[in-house]
Amino acid sequence: MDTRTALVNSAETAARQRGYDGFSYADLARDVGIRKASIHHHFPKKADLAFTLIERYAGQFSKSLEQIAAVKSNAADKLRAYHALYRKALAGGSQLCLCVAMSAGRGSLAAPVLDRLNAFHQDSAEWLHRVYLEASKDGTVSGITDPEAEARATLALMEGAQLIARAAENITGFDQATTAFLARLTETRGH
Amino acid sequence: MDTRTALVNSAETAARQRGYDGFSYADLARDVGIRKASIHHHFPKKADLAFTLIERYAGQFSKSLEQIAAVKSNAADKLRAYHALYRKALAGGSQLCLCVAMSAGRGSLAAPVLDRLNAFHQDSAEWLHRVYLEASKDGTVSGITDPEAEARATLALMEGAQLIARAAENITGFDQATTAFLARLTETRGH
DNA sequence: GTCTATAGACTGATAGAC
DNA sequence: GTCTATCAGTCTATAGAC
Repeated sequence: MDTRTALVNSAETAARQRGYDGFSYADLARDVGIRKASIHHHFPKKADLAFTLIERYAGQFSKSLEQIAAVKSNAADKLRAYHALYRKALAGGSQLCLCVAMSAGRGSLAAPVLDRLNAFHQDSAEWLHRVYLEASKDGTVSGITDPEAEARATLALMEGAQLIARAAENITGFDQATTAFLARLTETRGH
Repeated sequence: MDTRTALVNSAETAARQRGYDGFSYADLARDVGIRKASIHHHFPKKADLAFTLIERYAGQFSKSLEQIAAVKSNAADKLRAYHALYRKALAGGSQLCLCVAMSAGRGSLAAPVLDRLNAFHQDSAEWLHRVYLEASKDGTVSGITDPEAEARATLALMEGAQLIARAAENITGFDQATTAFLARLTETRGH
């Protein structure tokens, strides 16, 4: 693996565990095995690294959503897969989705990074909106009246559930917070 | 107002706007009008200040919940008041509930502060549980099947909605995320 | 209780040799 | 592309005068 990729990987793990302000170039240098001055060759400012980080993460997340949309044949299955994505990102309670971590430490983010973060929220909300529109037609999710509102609520629920779970360093908090969400999905799995 | 209280007030505002790591003794000193060394007379370590902060906030929040429970005569009205509490704490998108802010910057919190934070989550969940038990009897909230799960979901929803709203520095994000929550409450207000 | 002065560690960032 | 050396700035925290 090239040094640049190793740096981004290290930064992502650190940011998701300790927040954007919670890691330094010294931490990355120790982790990757170079001197901290060398990092500036790849990322002159920390904001450059932050932007690369969220850009890569949002791209990967977006691809995951596309794949879910392509593979799952009904709304309930899509939402179950979406839930699984957030649950997996928690890594048992030790880390957050990068975008939750960055929303949390918003204070020290540069404007372009913040814009990318809000775009991520917008994209996720739109994807969920499409799924809830499908749900209101295929009937695999109970009690849908406002697909747009359901989409925004689901996004907030996932982010809040992650936050609570990591505060307790226990995935149980996530599972408790999302029990009612899962209960609204039909039990029959579409294959 | 005595210096100690002024310091706690300043620290609370700062923590809710920029996170626990986002303010320093230098910031407080500037804000309150004393030298930073003097702060150590009141709070020897920053962790002492953090504990005082969350202790006071959780106490005030707890009192608010008690008052809501005493004044509002049905579950829907209690939940509307609970929602209003979180909405107001957002201050239009500029700050978070202290406990959301501290959950977010979890990395640098001392163990006693973290314990107090999780106790706050637990207390809130129990209060909400009681409200949803009432709801399943008085019928003022639609579609209740699991009061415990509803309680945990509501807590996560409020925290996530705050996070998203502050990322965009816009209270609209909070309102969009909680539209579906409010829609489940009956329109008739109990007086 | 508040002050000046300072310690010691850490931060992101830069210059210039190799 | 990585290194050594260093900068100026920040942080929490302490000692001791007033």
